[in-house]
Amino acid sequence: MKRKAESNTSKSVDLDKSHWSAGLLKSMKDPECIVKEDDKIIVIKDKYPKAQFHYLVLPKEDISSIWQVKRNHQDLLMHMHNIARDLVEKQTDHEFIIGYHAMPSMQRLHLHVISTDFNSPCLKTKYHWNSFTTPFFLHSSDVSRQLHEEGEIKKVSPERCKEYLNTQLKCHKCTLQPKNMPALKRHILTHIDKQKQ
DNA sequence: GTTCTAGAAC
DNA sequence: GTTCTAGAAC
Repeated sequence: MKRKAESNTSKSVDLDKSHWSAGLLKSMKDPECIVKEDDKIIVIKDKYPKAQFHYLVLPKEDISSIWQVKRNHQDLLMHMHNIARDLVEKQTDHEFIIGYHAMPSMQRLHLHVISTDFNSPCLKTKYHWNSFTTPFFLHSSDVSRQLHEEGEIKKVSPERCKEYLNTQLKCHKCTLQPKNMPALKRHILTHIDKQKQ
C-alpha cells in the first residue's frame, strides 16, 4: 500500500528497492549470482544472458549510471575494465565486447561483458540486438579514453538512443540485413558454425 | 529489465 | 490462419 502511493512520482520509483529497476542491486547481494568480488566491484552473471557468456561488472560505490561518472572515477572504470579483461581471457575460443549501454534501464552502473555469438534464447527483440551492435553500445575503452582526454563522457541524447535502437536489423559480422528477429537468429548461427569448422 | 497480448504483417 | 512486433504494465 505504502509503496504503491510512493511510486506515483518518478523520484520515489528510483528509490523504491522493490521496483524492477533495482534488480541488479538485489542480484549483487545474492551469492548465487556472484562470479567474482573484490573491495571495489562485484561481477555477476546477467540474469537474462543475451549470449553464451554475459557478465556484468558493477562498482560497490553507489553510482547510478555511466552519466554520473566523472573524472574522479577514472581509476574505478579502469579497474572494471581490467576485471572484464580477466574474465574474457578465460574463454580464448570466444570473442567478447566490453561496454556500457547509452541508456541503461537498471539502477547502478554496470559494465557488460558479453560474447559475440549472441546465441541465447533470452535475445528476443530488435532492442536487444541493437543495444549491443549499434553505437548505443559504448565500448569501455572508448569511454575510458574520452574520460581521460576530455574529462567527461559525451552524452548521447535520448533521441539518438532511440534512433540506434530502432535501426534496421543488421548482422554484426556481415552485410546481411535480415527481415526480422527469427531470421537474424537463424543467420548468426551460420557464423558460429563457420568458426567451429 | 521482462511479460503479455492486440493487431500488424505475412 | 500463423508469425511477429511493439506498447502497457495502476
